[in-house]
Amino acid sequence: MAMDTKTQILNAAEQLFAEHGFGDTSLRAITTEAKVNLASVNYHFGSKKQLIQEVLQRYLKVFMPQVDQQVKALLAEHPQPSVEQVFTSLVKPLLLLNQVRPDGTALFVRLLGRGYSESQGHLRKYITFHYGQMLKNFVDAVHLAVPELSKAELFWRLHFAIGTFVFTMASSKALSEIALADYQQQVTVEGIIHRLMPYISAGVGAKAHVSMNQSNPVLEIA
Amino acid sequence: MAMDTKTQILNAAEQLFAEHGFGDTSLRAITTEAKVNLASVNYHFGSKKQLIQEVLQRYLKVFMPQVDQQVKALLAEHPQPSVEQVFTSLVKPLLLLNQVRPDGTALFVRLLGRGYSESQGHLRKYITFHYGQMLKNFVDAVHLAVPELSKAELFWRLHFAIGTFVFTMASSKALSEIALADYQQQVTVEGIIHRLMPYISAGVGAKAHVSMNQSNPVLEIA
DNA sequence: ACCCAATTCAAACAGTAGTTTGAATTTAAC
DNA sequence: GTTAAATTCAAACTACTGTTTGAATTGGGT
Repeated sequence: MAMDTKTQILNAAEQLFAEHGFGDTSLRAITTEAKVNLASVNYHFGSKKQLIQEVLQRYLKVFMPQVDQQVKALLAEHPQPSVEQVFTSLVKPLLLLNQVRPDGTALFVRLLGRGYSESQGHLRKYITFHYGQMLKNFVDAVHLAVPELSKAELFWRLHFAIGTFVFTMASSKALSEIALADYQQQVTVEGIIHRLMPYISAGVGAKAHVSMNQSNPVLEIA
Repeated sequence: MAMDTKTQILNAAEQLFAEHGFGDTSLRAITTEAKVNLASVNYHFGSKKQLIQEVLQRYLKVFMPQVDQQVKALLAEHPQPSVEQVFTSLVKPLLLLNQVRPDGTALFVRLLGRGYSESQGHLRKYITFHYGQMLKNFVDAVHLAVPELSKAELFWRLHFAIGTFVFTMASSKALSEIALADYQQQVTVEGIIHRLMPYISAGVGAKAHVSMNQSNPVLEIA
C-alpha cells in the first residue's frame, strides 16, 4: 500500500533526522530503516529536501495553530500577561505533539533544533512564510509582557530565546546523558522544557542597559 | 615556503568553516580559496579533522587562559561577584582575539557555534580535556554568584547559556542582516556580545521554581 | 654544483551522496 | 480475467567527498 510506504519513510526519517541531523542522514539509511526501496523516497516525495519539509510540516501544522489558540486564550484572560505566562503558553502545544506520534514532543523539538542549526535560515523563512500571522501574534504577546523593550531589542531577545531553546533541544540527548551520569538525574524532554521557562522568561524580560566599558556598540541609523 | 602554505590554509579554512560550517566546506573549496594544492591539507595537517582542531586551537589557546586570568582578577577584587560580572569577564578575552587575526572575535565565536552544533559533543570533550581546570574555575565563579542554585540546576543553566551564546553567534551573520533590513541597525559582533550579557545573566540568575501544571518532571535518583 | 629533504603538484582512488531509469510487480476498476 | 495505472525494485548514473600516490619541483646545507 502506497500510504504505508510513505508513512514508514516519514517515521524512519524523523527518527534519524532528529538523532543525526539532516545532512548526516542518508536516504539509504532512511530506506533501510523503513524497510522500503531506495527509489521510493524520490517517488513519493520528489527529493530529500521535500521529505525534510514534510517531516517538519507534520508537526508544525498541529503546533502552530495550537500556540495561536493558547496565546489568544491567555490574552483574553490576562490582557497584560507576564513574560513567563506567554512562554508557558508554548508548553501545552508542545506536549500535545505526543499525540501526533509516540514521543512526538521530543522528536519535534529536536527536529526544530536541527532545522534551525543546519538549514541556514531556510526553516526560519519557511515558518515565516507559512505561519507569519501566528508568529506575529506571538511576538505581539511578548511585547505586551515587556512593553519597555524597543522592537529592535525585542527582536534580539526573541532570537536569544530561540537559540536557548533550539540548542538545548538539539543537544537534549547528550545533555540528558551527562545529567544522568554526573548528577543522577533522570531527565525527560518535558522536564527540560519546564526548566527552560524561568531562564528564557528572565532573559527576555531582563532590563536592557548600555555596556560598561564600551562606547555604544550598536549604531542606530535613521 | 611551508609555513606560508600552512597559514594560508588555516586562514581560508576558518573563513569558510565560519560561514558554511565544517561539514559543508570541502577541502577543495579551502585549497582553491587559499590558492594551494589540494593535497597540501593532508600533507600539513594529516586530515580534515585535524585541520578543524588546529583552526579552533589557534583561538582557544589564547582565549581560555585569558578568561582564567580575568576570572581570577574578578574574584580577587569581588569575592562574591554578580552573575553579570562573571559573564562580562568573557568580553575582554573575546575582543582580544581581534589581535590573533583580523576579525578574529567574530570568526572565533562563529567557529565555536559551528563546533558545538555540528561536532556532536566532540568539541565539548576537546575543551573539557584540554582546559578542564580553567573551565572548572569559571563554573565555580558562576556558582559563587548564584549559590542558591544546586549543582545540577547550575549545570542546566550554564548549558542554556552556552546555547544562547553559541546559536546566536552561529547565526550572527543572518541575524545582523535581518536587523539591518528590518530595524536599520548596523550591528557588530561586539554589539551582539554586549546585548547578550543582560539576557544570559538574568537567565542564569533566575529563581528556579517548580512548574505549575506538572507533577515533578525531573526525578532525582539517590 | 651537488645532494637530500621538504614541499608542491596533477592525477587517480575508494567511498558515499541524491537522483534517474526501465523493467517487474502489485493494485484497483471494470 | 483483463487492463491500465500505481507502485516497487535492482541497478546504474552523475557528482562530489577525503585521501593517497608518485613524480616533479623547490630550497637550504655542504
